Amino acid sequence: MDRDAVDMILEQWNKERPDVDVSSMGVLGRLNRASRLASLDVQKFMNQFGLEPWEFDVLATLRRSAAEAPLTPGRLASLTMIGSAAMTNRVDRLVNRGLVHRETNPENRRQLLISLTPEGLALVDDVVEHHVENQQKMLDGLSKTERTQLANLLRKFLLTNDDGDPS
Amino acid sequence: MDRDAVDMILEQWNKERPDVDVSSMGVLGRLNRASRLASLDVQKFMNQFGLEPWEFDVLATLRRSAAEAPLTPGRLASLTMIGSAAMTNRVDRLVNRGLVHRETNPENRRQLLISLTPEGLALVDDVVEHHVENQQKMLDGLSKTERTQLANLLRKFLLTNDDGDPS
DNA sequence: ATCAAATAGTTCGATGTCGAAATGTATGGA
DNA sequence: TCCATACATTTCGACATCGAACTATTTGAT
Repeated sequence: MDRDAVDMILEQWNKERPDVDVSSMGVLGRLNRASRLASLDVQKFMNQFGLEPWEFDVLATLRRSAAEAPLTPGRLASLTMIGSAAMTNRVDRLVNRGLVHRETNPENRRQLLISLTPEGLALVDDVVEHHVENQQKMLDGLSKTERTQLANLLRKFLLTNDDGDPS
Repeated sequence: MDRDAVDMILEQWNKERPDVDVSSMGVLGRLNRASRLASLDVQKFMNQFGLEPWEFDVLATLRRSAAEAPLTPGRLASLTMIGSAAMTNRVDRLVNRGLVHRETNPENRRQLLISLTPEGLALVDDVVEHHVENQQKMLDGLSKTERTQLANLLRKFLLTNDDGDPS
């Protein structure tokens, strides 16, 4: 097994602070780097479709939630892990691009209902197919078994750190 | 094994788009969520010490690189995975807080040399000990074996996605 | 020795996020 | 019914980042 950037970092710490057990960084440092690397790749990929990752994030959330759609901005915000203020901004821009529709809920005039326009639906349905292909390329270095192991370990980490189902 | 938020998402996709193989999201979606979750935890933790995560990031990079220190802003930027413009800003603030020192390299007046002040050194040496303890808490749900497996799988992902040693 | 190209850092304008305050709407108890 | 409280969203100001343009310094080819 080859050495990566985090191996270097751990070695440096062990040399400078041999009294500190930095093994946790071997996991969390790699988690951080891997996520950043993957995000950069997604960014490049989405840009080829004229999309920012946050745009796809919202459109995909709406698309896959079709059964419970339309969603409110607040629910969209919690599903995409951002604040409600940021979601106001995102929805504004997506409405301007004609990809989503915003209307006040007649049953509760405090909330808005956000739904995909036909254009937004067609776009996300197209992009998601290429997106998962691109993701598969990133995972090419891992065998099918290893991917499953990785997913299971990450699930365990998530479950023990309060990332339950937000229904 | 319990279900997490990503299991829900995959199920929704399989219902709405059974023609698309979204299994890659099982890995990369969790990678993303796990990293965000961990970052939020680190943020809370660092704030208790009056530090922002980016501040600790720079101080820790300088500390563990003692053997090759002082570092230039450019090298610091690449080690912390941000642009050089952002590093100008970070160093500015750290100089203002009296945690790092900035001087032009007499051997090459294009570059600056950044080094920890005694205050910066004392601070990072203190915080890093508590930081790894806090990280260990996040990993409590995983056995020692599982942590090693996770680190190894992430290393493999990193190595196959161009995250080599940036020396 | 000169000057074009390369390198290092900073400045600038734009972007996206956040938390806190503000606005508007609904609910439930007196 | 009234009004305090809760809830949903938006507005506001602050902040950190980015890429591109800019300044200063060094290098290397002629």
